[in-house]
Amino acid sequence: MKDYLAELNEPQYQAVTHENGPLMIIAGAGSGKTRVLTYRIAHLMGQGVDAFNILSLTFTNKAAGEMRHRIEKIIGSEARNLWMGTFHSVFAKILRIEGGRLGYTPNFTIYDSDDSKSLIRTIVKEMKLDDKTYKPNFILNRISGAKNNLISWQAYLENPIFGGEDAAAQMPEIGRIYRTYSMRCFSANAMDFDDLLFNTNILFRDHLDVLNKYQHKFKHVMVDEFQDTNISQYLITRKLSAVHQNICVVGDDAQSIYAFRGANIQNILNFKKDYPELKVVKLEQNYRSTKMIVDAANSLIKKNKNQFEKNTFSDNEEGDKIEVIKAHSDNEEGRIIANNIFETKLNQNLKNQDFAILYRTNAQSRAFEEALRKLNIKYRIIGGLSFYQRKEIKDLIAYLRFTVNQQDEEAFKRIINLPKRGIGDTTVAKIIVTANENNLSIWDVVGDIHKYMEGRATNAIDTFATLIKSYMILLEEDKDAHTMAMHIAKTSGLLHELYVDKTVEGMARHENVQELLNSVKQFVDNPENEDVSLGTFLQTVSLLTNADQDEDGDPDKVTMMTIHGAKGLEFNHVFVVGMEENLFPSQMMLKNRDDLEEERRLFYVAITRAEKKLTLSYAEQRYNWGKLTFCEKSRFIDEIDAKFLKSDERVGITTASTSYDLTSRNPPPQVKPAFKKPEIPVRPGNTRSQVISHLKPVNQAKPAPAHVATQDFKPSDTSNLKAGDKVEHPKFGFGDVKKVEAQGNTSKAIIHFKSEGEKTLLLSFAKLRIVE
DNA sequence: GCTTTGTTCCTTTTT
DNA sequence: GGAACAAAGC
Repeated sequence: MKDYLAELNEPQYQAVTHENGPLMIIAGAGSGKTRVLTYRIAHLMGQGVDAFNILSLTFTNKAAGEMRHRIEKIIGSEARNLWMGTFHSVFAKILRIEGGRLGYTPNFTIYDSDDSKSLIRTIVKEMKLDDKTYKPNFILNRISGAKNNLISWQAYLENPIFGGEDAAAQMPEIGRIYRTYSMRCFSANAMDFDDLLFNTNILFRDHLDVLNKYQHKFKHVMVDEFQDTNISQYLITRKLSAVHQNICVVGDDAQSIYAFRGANIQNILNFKKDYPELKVVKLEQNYRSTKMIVDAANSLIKKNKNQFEKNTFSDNEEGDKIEVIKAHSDNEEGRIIANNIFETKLNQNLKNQDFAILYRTNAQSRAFEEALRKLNIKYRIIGGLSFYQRKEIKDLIAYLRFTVNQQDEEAFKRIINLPKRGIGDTTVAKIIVTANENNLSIWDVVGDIHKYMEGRATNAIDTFATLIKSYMILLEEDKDAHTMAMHIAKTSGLLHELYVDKTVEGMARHENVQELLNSVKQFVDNPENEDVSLGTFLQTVSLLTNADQDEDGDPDKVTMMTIHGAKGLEFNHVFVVGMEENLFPSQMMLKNRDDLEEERRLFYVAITRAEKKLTLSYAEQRYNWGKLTFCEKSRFIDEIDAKFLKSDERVGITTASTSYDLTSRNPPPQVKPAFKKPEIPVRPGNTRSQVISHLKPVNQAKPAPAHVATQDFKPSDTSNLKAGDKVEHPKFGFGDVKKVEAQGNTSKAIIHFKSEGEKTLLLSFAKLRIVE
């Protein structure tokens, strides 16, 4: 059993055999991190540590499952008792058990971001605020950021800094929205994603007996992808490991790509402070990629200032240079890449699964889908519009949610008139008002409607209530999730409504619901699941990650996904596409942030997914939100040392020796291609409006703005900005400062721009250059 | 109350 | 390209 240790190099061996005390593993890309984690757990178990005393937090549930299987191979079925999973799923499980201490029932609902946004929208409306100013996305981000830093709504309202920032952003009421939002979630017996971590912190802070129980239970705590944990997550692990001090974190600062959701590289620095006894192991040898790829990646990442000293290297073969491809349009980019895959497959005897196409945003997948389909190359898309976000799926899930938890306001709003029962918005509003006025829950009113309301809708409401009550009775009889879901799908009328609908969309939806029912069946039949109740199913489903998507069994497919989704994966040949300014690095980052370090790390992650071959591509023009835009090559390509790049940039597929060019029916134009809208692929889901918008004339490109900022636009120090100064802004052009006023710890300036008129800008954000 | 049609706004990445 | 909303007609 011990011979697995023989395969390890020195630092890997150190990491695996370190048993007690805090350990930090700085693991470069491709350095065998997963293997180390797996062996380390197996090794601990070999040393007599019980499986249920080990907690291992991974980035996806799938990663946890795979690791469990690998450990099982080494150590046996005992591995099933390991506590493994994502932060969210592990602590949702604990909150299910212990949440009673905080006033939640075990069947609490997990709100996804759509639910959260919908609730925020409702609250904004109720508070009679302007919904043009108060954007749900922004508010949710704000609340999420607060929760991830463990700032409760009380603390938020008390601290003038937050109020000041919100006032400066013209949204002084965010604090009160946060308060109402939290209270509404609580009374709905629901937690959003951030609450799962926030409430775990509260639980451990206020209920020391509970903390104690888990501190003693988890003798070893392991955290993978440590660079992507936020404060809230970090504090949970610190508390849990306070007794035994056996905490092992694995991460790579160069691959930190989740700062936007609160991840904090500082955690790695703080870690050294919190654990003076810390042992640090660095895994620097890359076993994954060729020398060329590792060196190119290093030449890029060294442009970042914030990073730890590390020397990643490869002893593998030299490898090919990185190829850069320039295409005319996004569609041509798709065709070139698809052709490239087609040819490479034949020439080098590779399979579909050896290729990955990585992009910055999900919306980019379309051109590649179409091109691959034309060449009959199988592909799969990870992420994007997920199965569980489709309307018909959310509808059935809402029924299931409401059966389990009648306080679930968002589920209620979805299903009360679905299928149509003649209960309109007016009636729903009336129910909510009645509930609020009498200090009752919505269900109290709905369940006994004749006591509170009169009118023609009451009978319909009564029918609905009776239906739900019948489901509740079944639930109490401990029926399993599949029995429940099947019964509800049939008797609610949802399935029937879709069955009757014989349009293409309707049939696709019906199929989707069947697929959902199948997955409930699988959940129930899986021997690894002890608890097959509906409540557990719902919580599991709401915490599925992108990578957890079900496969149809055929692994031989080209993989397409965002770079974020590619973390931890590797492919023989990787295409990083859409390498254009404003796309990658993204427009947002260029506008809002002074540095591009996180974007650069993202590119680093993309590059280091490749084992043998890396191809970068960009297009000169592309459709963005229905508008044609012109693009420039990404600065990131030029940041790679030129000696690693193949200098000849192929333009178009006209130069390629495409003897298998199946697209020859639409040969690429010789001169500048007239830009045509993509054909609408024939598939279910094309809505009427899509067809219509396809028929509309193609939008003409807007004339270039009067003022276009130079690429190296550097903002000046605006701390001394005063009225009368002349300034330049990358987007608005030249302007005169009318007024500067301080507001809390930020200040804003009112500037009159020649082209845009008067604008109010926050000086801490604005990219302004003072013109002499 | 329901359905259709038109309009506007938003556009990063994810649990 | 799409979600969410408003308006208008049934």
